[in-house]
This record gives sequence, C-alpha cells and structure tokens, in this order.
Amino acid sequence: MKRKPSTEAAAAWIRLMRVQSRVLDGVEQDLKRAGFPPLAWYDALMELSRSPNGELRPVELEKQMLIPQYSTSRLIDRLVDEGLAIRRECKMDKRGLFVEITPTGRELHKKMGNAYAVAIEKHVGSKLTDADAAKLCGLLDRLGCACHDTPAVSAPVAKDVAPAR
Amino acid sequence: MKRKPSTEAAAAWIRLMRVQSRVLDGVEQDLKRAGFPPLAWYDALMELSRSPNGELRPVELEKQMLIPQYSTSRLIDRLVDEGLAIRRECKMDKRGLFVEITPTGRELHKKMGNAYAVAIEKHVGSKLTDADAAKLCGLLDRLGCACHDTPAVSAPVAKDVAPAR
DNA sequence: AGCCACTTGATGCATCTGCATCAATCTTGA
DNA sequence: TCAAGATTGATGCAGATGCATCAAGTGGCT
Repeated sequence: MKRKPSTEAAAAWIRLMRVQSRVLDGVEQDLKRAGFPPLAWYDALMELSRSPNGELRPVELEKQMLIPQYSTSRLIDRLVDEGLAIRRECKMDKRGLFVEITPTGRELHKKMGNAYAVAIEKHVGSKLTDADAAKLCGLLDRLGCACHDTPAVSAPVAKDVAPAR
Repeated sequence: MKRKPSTEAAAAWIRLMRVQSRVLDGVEQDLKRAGFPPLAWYDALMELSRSPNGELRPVELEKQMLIPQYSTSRLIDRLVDEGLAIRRECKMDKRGLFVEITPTGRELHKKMGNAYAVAIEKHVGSKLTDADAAKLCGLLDRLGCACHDTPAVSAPVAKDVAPAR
C-alpha cells in the first residue's frame, strides 16, 4: 500500500532547507567577517591535520568530505595557492599524490576552529538545550540514509569542532 | 556567565549540514532525472501561482524566497526565457514591473509539484513517522532565529508541496 | 608480455553565484 | 517645487560549480 504524502514530512522538509540555509549563512558570515576563508577550507584542513602524517590522498579527502572529485581537486589548488598545503609525490602510486598540510595551514586551522566554535555556539548551541540538540541529532540521523558516513567517525571530539557538510 | 561550547550543539550542527545536503541532493537529483528544472524555479512558480493574479513584483518574490535581489532578477530572466513567465509593465511604479506566470508556467508547476511530493515522501516522509517529523519541525523552528519568515504563511497546505529554501 | 578495464587527478567549458555598481524612478522634507 | 536620499531592478566582472572528458598509471587476466 502507498503512503499518502504526509504534510508533516513536507513541513519538516521545508524547515530543514530553510533553517539549514539560515544557520549556515549565519556561521559563514561570521567567519567571513572575521576574515576567514570558506568553511570548506576548514573541513579540508581538519581532515588533513587529523590524518596520520598531516597528509592525505585527494581521493581520501574527497570521501571524507563528501564532495565531488573535481571539487576536491580545485579546493586543493586553492589551499596550495595560499600556502596552507602542498602537493607531494606519491611513490606507491604514480597516478596519485599526497596533500600535506603546512604549518601555516595548521595555524589557520586552529584559529578558524576557535571562531567556528564560537559561531556554532551562537547560532546553534545558544538556541537549544543539550537534550534538545541530542534529540535533533537523533531525528536527523534517521534521515541520513542510514548508510554512509565518514568512515573514520567524524563525531566531533570535544574541542574539535568538526567538519561540516 | 559564558556557556562552554557544547558538544551536542556541534553534533547537531554537523548533522544539520550533512543531512540537509544529502536530502536536498536526493530530491534535486530525482527531479533532474525526471527532466525538471531546479527547485528554485518551482519555488518561484509556486509563489507566482498562488499570488492574487499570478503576478508579483520581483521585490515581493525576493522577500518570499529569501534570496538576494540579483538572484531574483536572474531567476526571472530564466523563467521568461523558457516562457514560464512574462515581465509586464507596472503602471503604479515605473521603476518596477510585474512578473506574471504563464499557462505553460502553471502547467510545469503542477507537474513538478507531483514529482516533488513524491521525492519528499521518498527522502523524508518514508523515514520518519508523522510524530517524529513534527518533533523535528519543532526543534528546527527553534533554530530559525525565531524572527522572520515568509510573511504570507508558507506552511505547506495539504497538496501544496511548498517552497524550499 | 600484452591487452583491457578501472582508478586517479586535472581541466575546458558553460553556467551560476556573489559583489559592486548602475540608471531610473519614487519619496521626503525644506 | 526641487534636491537629497531611498528603492527597484539590471548588469559587468571575478570566482565557484557541475559536467564531461582527458591523460597517466595500475591491476588483473590470458
């Protein structure tokens, strides 16, 4: 039997879209105003900095961040241009390469992390009790295709603000 | 006193970003595969079609859709190019104009509406009970800056799938 | 070894976005 | 009535994104 389209679901959909866009906007604007680059850069620096040697294959980065391949490639371009990372040769697989975070990159990652945490607190934390936030997580997780997800658990660890999108 | 950055909030933030992006992607891909234009077009057609004479000032459309002015202007360009709407003169205010939905526009709106409803049911409705969806709405609303929002209540009315973003 | 299919990463191109700015018009207030 | 300021909508430009495709390299199979 078919479910009839639920009004509740539609309402949830709308809010999910609207609220996410507002919150994201708020956070990104805060960071931008503080002179920081886009969030995607932070996510990338985060993945790099927490990987064993501060280096990852683009293909790994891509999987962690859930963004398309060409997008990763260009993101790396920008990080490299800004001296936040470098491309290094990959001996085991001459097709590939390693992207390694530089000290400058680590520094920026740290500074952004602080600003990011503040922004999240302002736009999310301050509006929900911990219990509500947890409930929200539970509900959202159910929409998350069950499936997937950052193989290396991306559950934000304490001070580690964590990757978005 | 300062709140210390909550881990729950950070977790909620991540999920909000990740899940939204996945769900949106799912829905948009479904529509695209079915040969439909982007969701923004639907939202615009929706606003037009439910306004008194099927026409709106760009500035109104912009407020309803919560997108920047230049974005509205270009969205209208595309709708007009495709014959889904026309620009009409506005006698009361010669700076402005009216955008009016065409029959073709209404037709597309209707067809997209059906596909859209199916997609939402698939990506949201089928994963949540009505009660959970309602709970989710409640929690998300709390993040929604309280403030704002579609002046003309955008609460999706029954069959009316409603605007996103 | 030699061939074929797949993976990896980059890139050309069209489109889309954000930002700043513009011209035209309206409104206010002296 | 007229100038100053605000509002409306369009647009040039730089940068970002999506898509398709490419070259280089790998690995498996015969």
